[in-house]
Amino acid sequence: MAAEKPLLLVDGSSYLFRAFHALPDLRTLDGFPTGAIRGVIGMLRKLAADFEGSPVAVVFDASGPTFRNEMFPEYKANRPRMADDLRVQIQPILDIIEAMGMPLLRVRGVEADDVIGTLAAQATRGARRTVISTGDKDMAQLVSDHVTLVNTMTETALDRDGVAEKYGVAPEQIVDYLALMGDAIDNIPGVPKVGPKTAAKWLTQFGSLDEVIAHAGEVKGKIGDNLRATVDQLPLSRRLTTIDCNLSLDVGIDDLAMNPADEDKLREYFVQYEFKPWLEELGGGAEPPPSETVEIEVVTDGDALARWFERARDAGSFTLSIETSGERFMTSRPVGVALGVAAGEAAYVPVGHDYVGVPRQLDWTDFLAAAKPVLEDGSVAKTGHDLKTAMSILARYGVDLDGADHDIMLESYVVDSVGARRHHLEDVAGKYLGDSGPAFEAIAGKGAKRLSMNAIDVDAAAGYAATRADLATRLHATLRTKLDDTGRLGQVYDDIDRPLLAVLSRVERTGTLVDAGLLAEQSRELATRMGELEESAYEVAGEAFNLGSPKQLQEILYDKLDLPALKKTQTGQRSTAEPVLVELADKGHELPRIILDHRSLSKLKSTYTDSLPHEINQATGRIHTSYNQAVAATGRLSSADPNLQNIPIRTAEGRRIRQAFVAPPGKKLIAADYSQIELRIMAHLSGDEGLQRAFAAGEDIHRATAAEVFGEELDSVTDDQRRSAKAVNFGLIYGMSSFGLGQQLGVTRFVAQGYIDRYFERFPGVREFMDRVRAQAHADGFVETVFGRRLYLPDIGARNHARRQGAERAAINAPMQGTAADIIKRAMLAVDDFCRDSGLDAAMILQVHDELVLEVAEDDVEAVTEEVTRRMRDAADLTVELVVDAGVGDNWDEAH
DNA sequence: CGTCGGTCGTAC
DNA sequence: GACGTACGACCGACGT
Repeated sequence: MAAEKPLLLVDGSSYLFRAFHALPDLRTLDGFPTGAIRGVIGMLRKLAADFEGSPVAVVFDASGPTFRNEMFPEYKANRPRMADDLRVQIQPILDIIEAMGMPLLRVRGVEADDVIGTLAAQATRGARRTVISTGDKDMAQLVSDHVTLVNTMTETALDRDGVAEKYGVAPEQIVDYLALMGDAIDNIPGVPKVGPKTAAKWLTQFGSLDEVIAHAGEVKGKIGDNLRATVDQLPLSRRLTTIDCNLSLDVGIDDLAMNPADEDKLREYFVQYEFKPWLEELGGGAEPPPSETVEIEVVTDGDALARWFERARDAGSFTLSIETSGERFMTSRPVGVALGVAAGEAAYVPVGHDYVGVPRQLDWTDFLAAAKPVLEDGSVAKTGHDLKTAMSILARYGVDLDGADHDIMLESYVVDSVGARRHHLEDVAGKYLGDSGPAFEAIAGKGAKRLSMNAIDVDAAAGYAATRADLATRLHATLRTKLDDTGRLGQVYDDIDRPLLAVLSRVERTGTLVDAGLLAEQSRELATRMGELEESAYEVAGEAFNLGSPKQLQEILYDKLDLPALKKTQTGQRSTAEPVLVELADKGHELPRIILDHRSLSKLKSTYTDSLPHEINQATGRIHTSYNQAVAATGRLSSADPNLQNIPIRTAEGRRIRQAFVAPPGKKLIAADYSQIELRIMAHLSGDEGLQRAFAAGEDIHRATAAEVFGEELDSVTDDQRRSAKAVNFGLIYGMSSFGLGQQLGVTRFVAQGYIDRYFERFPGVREFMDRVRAQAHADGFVETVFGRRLYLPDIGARNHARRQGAERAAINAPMQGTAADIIKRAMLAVDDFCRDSGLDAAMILQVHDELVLEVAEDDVEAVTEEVTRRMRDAADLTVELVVDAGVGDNWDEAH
């Protein structure tokens, strides 16, 4: 005889929040959120299939107060307001469940848990098994020989033994266990400092809550005091967490048979919310919905291409993606172009595939001739991922891309710079559409055998490129909605990052002239000196070893020479980092000094003098860095291939490398940098009067800080005091601790704390500002720059102290670093306008966070210097003036 | 032989 | 553990 089918009870409410937060932020093309709908309904579809023939109820909380609120008015009083994006999804979920034919229960005055408990008890009385699908641990109290839990999201099941294993107590003890711990979210009081471990320990020791209360006198320590102080509340807490299994419901198990689905209604809903695969299962709809499958046309003749551009013009916008042979915008060749006009449809135009037996393609020059008018028409908006690269490549072929309006990479970055793993198309699509699209690896292979796009079959490339273009089309709908709906993010994108992409494209294409001969000469000198240092190192060590290997160096220093290991690295290795070696050298050991000297030379040689000449472009004779506009969490740019934002400046030997960055004959370099921009922003944001006054008076800010902190007159501040004050100022920007400041200055943490205390005494506005930022970070989960750029801080609520404190430091730093980034970006827009409009011979060639470098005709140096410094100063209107210093020279070092 | 994490060092 | 944001060279373990 077949066993009776188990009763399936689904805790719908517990899945609502979890689906909403755990799943990608899906939206329909017009921006309606659907992630929670898809999550909950997807789970129910799976359950319905797994438990075919079982009686079933999907249970949700009803709105309004419950009997628990009567018992305890503060119950769930701490619950944050439900997000709008979630609330609007609830009714659709209920409607779809009805249409699926699943019995739906909402009972006023009680919670879903109580309904589920009552039905489970009914089933148990009839000797029927029950499976409860829930994400809520409170339900563990219902587990018995007849009742098991499943978590359909994590696909884990929990029976009696499972409860004991997971919580360390029996199901019958769960209510006592929950009462002891309390619940901050539901506002259920518990014993302070008692978590899962202690609660389980006590219950194992004493058996039940009543026994724990009876033996409260025996528990030692602070935690015992806590227990005794809260003992009176615990019975109430237990009543609140106890699920009521004796409701009188007007439905019974016999009423819970699955009903037939209303397919017409389901089809309607799935069209409305764009659930294409489910719609297909229903046999499709009359109306084809916006689609996740893409219809792809491979375009190889001019007429077909012209038709696509015709449609693009009519639509006023289209998606553009240029596939290339490589990663570098100055050298890679175009291989194909993907175009999209509406979601679900895209074209691929092969123009540069070059494997044996390649089918017919369109000539790149023919493509350009047809495309140029549309590409250069600013009234036709272009959507794409990383439009700067597309713009740069087109520029190499004489096309001046205009209307580069909707860059998915930048939209995603401005919406949330840290939410996606990176801002590559696959990451962004994975986060916001729940679909990462095709993997390049799948068509190109991986490792050494990985093919370039030009070597890939046209049809495979077309599928890949066109599908990704389609993802970009759909992503723009989602991301633009978010930009417009979230604070000032729309303005940050429209006014700063979007226009900047064209400026950066020009800066990168202009490139920087570098004297390779000078670098080669320096490389030779460095090699000689490194050889000498190696010889002396081997002599001192008594054996030859690799000076560049931290592991070998550890053995020589700490085992062979038996020097004290002063510090460990994060992984427990004995550190050989610079500060450690300096300290060892100060103790009079010879080898550490040799290693330090060798390291600094080796760094200069390998990272700069050897490698920079290889970066010179053969065609232009210049170096073309690439500015990444969507990497740094705070809004800064970063520079790579090569990184020109970390060219040495501190040492004389390092500055020789800057001397190799030169102006061509007849021109000069102008280097203009903001003076103390982050501290000025701190003065602005904090409104601290003392700090603002010091800046207004044009004082040397580190000297002024020293005067306040050490109680000196300005002109009697010693160099050492100024150095300490400078470290304090930098420490403030970075959220440094007294420990860190002490390390930096070589004083104890108590002395360092003294400096910090006096600083905050003298500049109280700064302390208030930092408290405010920290509080905002905790309350909102993000902080903002002056212009409204956001940095989200997912770790701000972390249980782990180090992570949480790290997030707090980032929260303090971000408004300053990020505002500085916004300001120089705005300055770049203004300076670029000037360079293009003035008719003078001037071009930006570098940006290094607070500095712009321009290459300018000798005759125009004066005029350009004046206007550039003015535009940089005027890039923001703060309560503190911005000061810009500028220098001129034949090379970058001289221009400082 | 390639990939990847760890360590170190350069910039602001 | 302790100072924010980056990029990249080198080493060495590990996998192919």
